[in-house]
Amino acid sequence: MPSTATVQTEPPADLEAALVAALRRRGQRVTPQRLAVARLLAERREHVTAEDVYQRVAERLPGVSLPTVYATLDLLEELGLIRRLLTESGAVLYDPELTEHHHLVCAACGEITDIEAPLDDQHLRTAARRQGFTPDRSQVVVSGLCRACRQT
Amino acid sequence: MPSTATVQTEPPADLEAALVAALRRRGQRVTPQRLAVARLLAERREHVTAEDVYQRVAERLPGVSLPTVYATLDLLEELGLIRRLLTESGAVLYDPELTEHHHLVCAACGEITDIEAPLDDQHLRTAARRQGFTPDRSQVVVSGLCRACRQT
DNA sequence: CTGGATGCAAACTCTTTGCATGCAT
DNA sequence: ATGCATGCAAAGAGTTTGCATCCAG
Repeated sequence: MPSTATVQTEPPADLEAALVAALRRRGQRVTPQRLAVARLLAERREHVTAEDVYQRVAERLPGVSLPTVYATLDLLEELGLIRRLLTESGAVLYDPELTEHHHLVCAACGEITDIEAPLDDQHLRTAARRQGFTPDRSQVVVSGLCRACRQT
Repeated sequence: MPSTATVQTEPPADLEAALVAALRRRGQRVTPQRLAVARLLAERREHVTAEDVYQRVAERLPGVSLPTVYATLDLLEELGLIRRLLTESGAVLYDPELTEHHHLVCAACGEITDIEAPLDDQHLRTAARRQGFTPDRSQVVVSGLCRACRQT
């Protein structure tokens, strides 16, 4: 995923529309399943697992299958409309928030929260180039304790 | 950054000794399997998968089992002697390097390299505290293209 | 001795695949 | 009409668990 991702960021609310546009552009089908997945992600705007998506989409569209949900999530990620995250515990989450942000992970309960703050990664990017690497984007995970776990 | 991890950082070469000390302290057994795993990690000093460890340890200690390798890796991680990493593709790697460092991940081939550069995460940590979180450490993953993949 | 660690095999979870049917275009 | 997307079921990868045996302390 090249430079584009950071440049053409779309408002999350347009995720459904962006998907439809991308599908037409690519000559792929606009199906109820795909729309339902996109809508759900746009509404929730938080990290969800494939299983979450499946459960919730199934409420509105009985009969969707988990493989279809995975396929659609893959598609959305390929289109750069959502982002795939990995927790410390190895679980896969999908994040419909496209604006640059980072994550807090609680070492005790595993909860993941967005963190809104700029990152100064100049030194890292410079060092990366020095090592022959062409940096695209930086993702930070800050681990620690959430408020609830801190008190126990 | 709390305390322990940064303060009592041991040279990787002492990983075996550190394990033995920790085992005795906790009244756990010093077994050939555990020693072999520790020694291998100390020697390689790079990211390895559980399978890697299993294969290589088995060369010296025929009969080790994969579950034992996993158990030992979990133990080492719990003791803070190695670190668990997750790649974008979901694979789990174990990193015997304890000094603070970050990672470069090639978006094309998935290769992971260490990056040696300081991180200015002041803003992130402050923001984390403002959100009620007690930050411990920050881990950065810079994605981009490695030298080889860039040329294709 | 004695309980914790091991090896084996099987279970488990999450994700992907193959194939026949069906629907968007 | 055409063939891509779907649903189902089953396979697959990676990790964990249960249990009898064994060995470090």
